[in-house]
Amino acid sequence: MSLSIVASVAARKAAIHAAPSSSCALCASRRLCWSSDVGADDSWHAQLEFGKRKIKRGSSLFRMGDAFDNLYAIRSGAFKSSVLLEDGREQVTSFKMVGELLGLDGIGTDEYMSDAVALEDAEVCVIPYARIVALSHDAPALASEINRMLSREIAHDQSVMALLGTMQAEERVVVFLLNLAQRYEARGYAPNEFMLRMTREEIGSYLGLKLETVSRVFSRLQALALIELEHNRTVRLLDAPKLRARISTAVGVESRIARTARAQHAAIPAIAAA
Amino acid sequence: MSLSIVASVAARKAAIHAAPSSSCALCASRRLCWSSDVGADDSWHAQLEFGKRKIKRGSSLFRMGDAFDNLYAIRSGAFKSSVLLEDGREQVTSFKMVGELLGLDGIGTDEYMSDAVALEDAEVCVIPYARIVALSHDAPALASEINRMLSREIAHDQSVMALLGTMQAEERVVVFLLNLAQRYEARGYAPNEFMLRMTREEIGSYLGLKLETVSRVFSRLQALALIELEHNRTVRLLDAPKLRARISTAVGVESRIARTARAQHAAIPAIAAA
DNA sequence: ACCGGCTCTTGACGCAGATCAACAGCACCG
DNA sequence: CGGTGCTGTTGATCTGCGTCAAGAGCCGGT
Repeated sequence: MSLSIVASVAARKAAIHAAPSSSCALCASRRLCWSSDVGADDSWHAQLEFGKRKIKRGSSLFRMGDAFDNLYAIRSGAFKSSVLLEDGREQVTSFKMVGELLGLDGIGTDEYMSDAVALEDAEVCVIPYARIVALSHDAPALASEINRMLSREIAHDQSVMALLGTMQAEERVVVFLLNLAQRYEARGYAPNEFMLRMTREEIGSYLGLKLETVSRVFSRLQALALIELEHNRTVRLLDAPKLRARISTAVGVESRIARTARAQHAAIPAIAAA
Repeated sequence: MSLSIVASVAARKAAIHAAPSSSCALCASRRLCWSSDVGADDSWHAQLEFGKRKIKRGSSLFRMGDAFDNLYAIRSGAFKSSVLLEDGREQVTSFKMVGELLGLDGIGTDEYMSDAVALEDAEVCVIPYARIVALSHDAPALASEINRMLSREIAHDQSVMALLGTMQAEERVVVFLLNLAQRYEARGYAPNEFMLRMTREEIGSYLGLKLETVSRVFSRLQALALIELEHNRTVRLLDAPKLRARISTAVGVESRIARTARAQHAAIPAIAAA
């Protein structure tokens, strides 16, 4: 589980020498905000002055089927995004935190293809997509940064598909925890202790498990002294290396796959990324 | 399972009045090719003259970790794309057919994040990404079409996540078959009879199932006279409506979800899209 | 302070799908 | 031709996780 996302975040941090001239300078998520990524060419930065919007815990920023107008960058708080099947089944497709972007799946069809719900009181930057389009004519760096964001989202989704398709319950939960740790670390927080913003049920939905199973895995990991839970919401990772070791050794590797030519192949670098 | 992709394909077809001036005019996938989508503004179409490349069945167009240079549009043949975990487990993330694009996940990190392997002898258009970037300065329609492709890929991946996270074996297989039918139909082929280009194992990997399970579901659907298999590779859908009915009624709908406010919510339109 | 409603944990049990195994069809090849 | 290897089917058995159920902790409202 090498963490390619770490490298990319490091690159971003390096790129942020000149703070944007807009109110982004005051934004808590400035260091991680995509609009900081565009680097030296800040001639149009002043135009990236966006409106803000506050979202209360439990209410939704947009819903599947709503007309697509804006992208949203999270200034504070956390969100889940999810899709809903006709019969009411829900799949949480990602958890987003400060500095991450919401609404990318609306570009293709002019309708949002998922719900975005605040897991705690939150604030977002409202980024009219039309403005992005208009600006990108003169600022190719902006256009290509949007492409990158979209592409990374695809790569992320693919690694979640790998998780859902091939891993078992404990592995899924461990990947989930390590991924959260990594993202908190990238944001300058302690990676080994953080608060879960979502319920067991939401974690389960994300991981393709039932809430009872998530709960049981948490209990088992705690019994093994690999994690510690406080008030059911605060997690402490007591032994990240041992946690990591619980993935990829757990399941008997198919001899068939090993036999094929693809055996000497570079392994997926970003499975712990989400 | 309404099929939003059908509507979008219809829109595309309508947009293709003037055939591109390049060799795309001869391309078998012209009607579905993304580069036909850009519509009236064809001033730069002449510059979209791309190299071709032939790929033999079983060999790969690119592999995870390869430096990202090109997007590829499929002119003929079919591909799978997949990610590989460190321990050798493989997850097929999509099957691509004529007119579809490969390599979008490379934009974000300058490395491809998946493998693309030909399921039969195939030919692709080689589309240097640098050229796209250069052209988009003068052709905003091209840039925004790329954004759309990327965004639709995200939406697709999300619906696959919903499939992997919430559906059971038979539902998954049925969704898979109906989705193939729809895409063949969009390409002008009979939707009710087509040849599977991939093995049971690859289908299983895509659907998060073992090959035996896929085989058993096929047998059961055949026993129910819903499908017919010939030579293990040709599928005939004998009763698409009944097949559709096997999804979304199968699992007992959680009363809890139904109770929430989200009940009156627009249901996912694109679950059968892949 | 008390109550009603969530959220979470834990146990007992059942089942869908994985695993293991045997075999059949078929392409390719010496 | 017979052999070798790959792909697919089918049966028997096992098991990880879902399901059902009971109860405990916690929070906000009145």
